[in-house]
Amino acid sequence: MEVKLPTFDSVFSVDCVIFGFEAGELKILLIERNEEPYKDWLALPGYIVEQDESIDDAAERILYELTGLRDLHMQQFHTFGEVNRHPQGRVITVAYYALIRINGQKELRPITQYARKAFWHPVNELPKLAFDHTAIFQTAFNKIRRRLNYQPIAFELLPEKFTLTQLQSLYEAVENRKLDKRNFRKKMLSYGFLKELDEKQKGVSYRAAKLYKFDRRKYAKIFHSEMGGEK
Amino acid sequence: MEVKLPTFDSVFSVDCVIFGFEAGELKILLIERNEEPYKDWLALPGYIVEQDESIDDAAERILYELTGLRDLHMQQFHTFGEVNRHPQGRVITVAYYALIRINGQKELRPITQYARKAFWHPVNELPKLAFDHTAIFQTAFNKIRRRLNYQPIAFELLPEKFTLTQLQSLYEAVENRKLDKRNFRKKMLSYGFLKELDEKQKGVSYRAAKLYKFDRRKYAKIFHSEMGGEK
DNA sequence: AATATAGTGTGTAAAAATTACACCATTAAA
DNA sequence: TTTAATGGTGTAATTTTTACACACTATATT
Repeated sequence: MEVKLPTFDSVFSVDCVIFGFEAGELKILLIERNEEPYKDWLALPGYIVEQDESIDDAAERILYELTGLRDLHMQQFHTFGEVNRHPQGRVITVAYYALIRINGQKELRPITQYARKAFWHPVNELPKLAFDHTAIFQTAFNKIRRRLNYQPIAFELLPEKFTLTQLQSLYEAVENRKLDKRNFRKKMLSYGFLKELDEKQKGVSYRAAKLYKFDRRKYAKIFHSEMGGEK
Repeated sequence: MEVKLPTFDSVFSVDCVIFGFEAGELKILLIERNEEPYKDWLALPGYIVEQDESIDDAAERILYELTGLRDLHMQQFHTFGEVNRHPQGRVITVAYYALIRINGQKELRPITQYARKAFWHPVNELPKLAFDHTAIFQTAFNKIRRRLNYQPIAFELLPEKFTLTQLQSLYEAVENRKLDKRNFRKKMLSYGFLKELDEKQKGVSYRAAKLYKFDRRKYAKIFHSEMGGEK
């Protein structure tokens, strides 16, 4: 059976690639679509930008509506503008990424009917995604892989308090290679923006590790004196 | 006298920040607008994307129409989507940059009536530009400053054959600081992608410097074996 | 012909950053 | 008490980065 779809002239949309880190694995947030086109497919959370909202605002709203997540720091990273990327008409999409702590408590619950559900999926072995979302994901992944080494994005993926081993395994997951434990620690600590806490890991059946926390103030001081702001 | 302008719903545009290097100075390409809004203002070359062209294609076409320049390698770098950035309606603009050799011979000549003229202007002491173009330029400048150190963009700004001093003064202009001559040369040559020519600079009233040329093949070999492609 | 001018081209030592590498310590569970 | 699992630590070798000064060459000027 063939479904007749409406067409439209030209619209903007945003798509969000939200990275999380859990159980030593890097994951992204996907939705199951509940609307044509690509009904029942998996896709990145994304939707149409309203007439009277900036694209940055749209990104926040749309992510919230599709997943229930709010107040992330999303960063635009690329705009996809091929003529035929959307089957119903001309849609140029601005893609955003964000990195967040996956938090068992925080429920993922679509607010609109447009998504049937939202869930985390490991970045390895991603299934086929709707539209050009696989390419969008790839571009995002390349970007954050780069940025990991000159921006403090790792800390957004970890819990507030984390161990150095957790930090290292995040780097290993993103860079997809093993790192030397001693050298990694030496380097991280040498930056001076990690604060050692008087607290230890709990609930592990082996020697508990010290917890650390990322000190934003110190980071800003160190970084901004070295070079002008970034964007 | 107040001018009544038409309004429109939503359109995409592209804006181009084209960098060139001349007389030891970094410059960008500006146009003088010949249409409302911002008639007579200076602006970045930019215009509306057609219904049936990709944004990448649009960027090439528009740059050509406004300046007569063709076949640059433009790279998208950011999309500007504030609601009120354009006085006549909702315009989201995708911004591109490119780096090219300024070539006295190549005439800058707008093809459409939309621009009165196109010309190079030093990036220092830029005048006020139309729309949010000053912010767009700033973002572009920050990007290329960053990229200079991990992508071979410098060579696009220089003539095919260049001296090491020219190369150095380009780096100095972009990074806005003095570099040490010996260290700079040592480092550049150590990369192995500069080809020393059997030729010397001509027409200078002092000892002529050796000419070099950027060897794309070698660069690709070195770079691609070190890490996956970029984007 | 001599000299002034302007930029070319080169090496080395010190300091800093990166890499490679192995074993004892601690905790909880068996 | 033993085992399993991970935490935590230092040093030497190598590589990379930095700081630094002077003789050479080509032309223009007198």
